[in-house]
Amino acid sequence: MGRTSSCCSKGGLHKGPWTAREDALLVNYIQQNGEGHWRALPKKAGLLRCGKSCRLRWMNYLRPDIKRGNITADEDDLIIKLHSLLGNRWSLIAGRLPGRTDNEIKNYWNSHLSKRLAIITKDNAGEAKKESNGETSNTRKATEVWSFCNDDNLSNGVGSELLLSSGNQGGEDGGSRGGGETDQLGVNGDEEIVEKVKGGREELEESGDFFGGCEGLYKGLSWNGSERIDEIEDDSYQQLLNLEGEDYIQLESFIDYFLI
DNA sequence: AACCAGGCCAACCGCCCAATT
DNA sequence: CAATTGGGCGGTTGGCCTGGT
Repeated sequence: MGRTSSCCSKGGLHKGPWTAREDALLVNYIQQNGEGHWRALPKKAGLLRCGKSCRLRWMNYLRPDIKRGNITADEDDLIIKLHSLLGNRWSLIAGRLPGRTDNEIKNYWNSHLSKRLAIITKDNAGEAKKESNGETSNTRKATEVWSFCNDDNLSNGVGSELLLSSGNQGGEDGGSRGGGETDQLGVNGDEEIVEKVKGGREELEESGDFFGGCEGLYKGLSWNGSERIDEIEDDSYQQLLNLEGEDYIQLESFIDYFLI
């Protein structure tokens, strides 16, 4: 399986930085024909580039909704929070930052935030050393999640209380789901939810993967637990990340429980 | 002015997955 | 059902830029 060679390595195709002329050709073609069919696009647009290169150029640079300029303090803060929640899921993180691309966020993380956090981590190293007893941080986190999801916590609704409070003030886009008297994200003590969260725990136990385990949790705490987390659109998972005000503080508490 | 080191970021690479054949 | 294709993703690279010496 897998590719024998990159499409970009075929002979006769341009590589490296894009010229203004290439950009213009690509933009004109997409404006007239729309996105997609990337493999066929270069030929039709008169470009000597591979389709993947065209797609990347469009997605990361030429799209009209791309936001230019420095990452703001709010965006910076959100990236850190989302990274704590999602790990290196750059596309998911970018999805929460309108106008920002996964590549941009990834670069920003690697060049700014990872170093900043490394300093913080270093500062806290002494304390962490006492607690770590040789486990990797992710292993420790995974263990924490596993412990948190034990039957006692689930049965008394600790996790639910953290997440499932009053309505969702933000995210009108995702607010079309039912609701009524019940919480936006589910119902405290709902047996079905508990079962789904347990499923998340089992996934975590099998994989030992912290973020995978979190996905299981989210699935359990979501409206529709049947999807993979990255397939959930505009509903519960989106609402989780759309939370504002008091609800967001509670989400942070939930995250902090696992990540601190 | 010249050189060097480090940072930044656009672009490439390789893998994965879903859809199609 | 297996092979192929297309699209997407995260990791990595390499060239340019900038600041320090």
